[in-house]
Amino acid sequence: MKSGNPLLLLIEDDPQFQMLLNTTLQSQGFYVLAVGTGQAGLIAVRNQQPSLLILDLGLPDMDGQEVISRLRKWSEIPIIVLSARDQETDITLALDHGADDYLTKPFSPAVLISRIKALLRRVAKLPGGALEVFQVGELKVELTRRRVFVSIKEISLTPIEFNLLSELVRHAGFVVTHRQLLEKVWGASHVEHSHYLRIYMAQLRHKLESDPARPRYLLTEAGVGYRLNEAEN
Amino acid sequence: MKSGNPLLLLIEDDPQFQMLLNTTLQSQGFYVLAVGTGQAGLIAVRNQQPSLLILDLGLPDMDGQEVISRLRKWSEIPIIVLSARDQETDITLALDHGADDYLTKPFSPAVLISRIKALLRRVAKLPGGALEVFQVGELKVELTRRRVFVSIKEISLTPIEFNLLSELVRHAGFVVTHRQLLEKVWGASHVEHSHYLRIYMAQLRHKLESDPARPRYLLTEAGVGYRLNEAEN
DNA sequence: TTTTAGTATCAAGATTTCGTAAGGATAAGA
DNA sequence: TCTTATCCTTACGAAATCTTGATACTAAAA
Repeated sequence: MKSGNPLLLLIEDDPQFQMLLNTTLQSQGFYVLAVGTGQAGLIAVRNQQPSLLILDLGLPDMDGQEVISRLRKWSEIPIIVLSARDQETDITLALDHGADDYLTKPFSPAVLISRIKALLRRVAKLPGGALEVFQVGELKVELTRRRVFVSIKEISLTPIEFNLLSELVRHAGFVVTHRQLLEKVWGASHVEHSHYLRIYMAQLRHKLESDPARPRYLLTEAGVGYRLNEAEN
Repeated sequence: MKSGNPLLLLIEDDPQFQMLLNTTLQSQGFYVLAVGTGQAGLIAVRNQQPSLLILDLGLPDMDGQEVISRLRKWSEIPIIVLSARDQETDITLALDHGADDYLTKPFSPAVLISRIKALLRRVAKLPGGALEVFQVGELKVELTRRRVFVSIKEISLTPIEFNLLSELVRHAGFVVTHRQLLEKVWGASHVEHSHYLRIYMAQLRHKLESDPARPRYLLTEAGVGYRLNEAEN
């Protein structure tokens, strides 16, 4: 299940408090997965790969600090800790073990929300998340780096060539109409110049295809537009 | 002192408190740059490119919230806010404007240290993060010490040259657009002067490349921007 | 087969973008 | 004051890129 909204994992043993948080978070558009033990939490992080973890330190089955330490051996998931304990040593211990934030109970739900968003915003630029890579056969397109490879050889594309290819990559497997391509690459005032497309598609094929006359990736959909083949054949 | 230590910028108008924090932070091995006004802070972020900002909200010359908003238009520097105000709205406002963390006075120095480290740790994993030393081939760049080497020979760069190179280092492997570079190095009012880039890129190449006409590190992405090559070839 | 609409290719000229050099302005330090 | 370093400005040739027009190809319809 892929969707725009982030999935938050909540590890909290008090059912009432769990329910309360659940409602608050969902009202902000987050998906929430709630578990009651550290064990279940560790498993959920591995299996569900949530975007962020909200961890109550007081757990029945294991020490909250230990949950953090164990997680950090193999995961970089953002962690916000909740705790009734406000001693300096508790806070520094949790943070030093690898937590990202620490809130003492009682806390304002609005502040929790803002802190979650702040952390997600910070983490949104992680390499894994930001690096959009499309690959089919020999062809590899790294959108965020603006780099294109055929097998391991890097291909240099001009801005128009790259923007055109991007638009096809973003809709890989689907036809993109002439109008759509022209509008994205040249702007709304050039939607009539479908001639440009032929020129640049030819150039792209020349650079990316082994046999430009019989393209494997950049396919023509006569009368409609072009399509980037996403399946090997 | 260890070379890779991060530079922290402290914006705090109370001299006594500034002194106190300064001592605390330095005792932890951080380099500290302290200023007393929002204006000076904004300039320092641009010119010194610190790894993290500690911002007291109560400033004499401008609203602390505005400092955050203005910074976030062109900088992703991690921000920890200090404030005597503990109202929910103050906190959420600061975070929603783009701060990463918020501490209410009085706070424990140990907690501040742990929170700084937590944030730096998080940010170190991002592209454009607080990676301290960048190296590829013969070229080595130490961001916080502001030193650059080609093989073992140290190269002297002017402030603009260094800031330009920093910006490329922070996004090593990614294209950085003309606009982005101009905004970071010269400020938002100079985004049109793309010829500055050509001049200074030429100077950088002259200083850093063995064959400036055929650059190995400082690559041009025609029509888009420049890219620092992150892989040897 | 001929026609036709849509597509592909080629190459030259126009335009934009880049690299380089040289000189003037400014400010800091000797 | 003179020197030095840095930054900005101007100018121009070179390179890359885009646009344009002419021409050839292909497949489906008449």
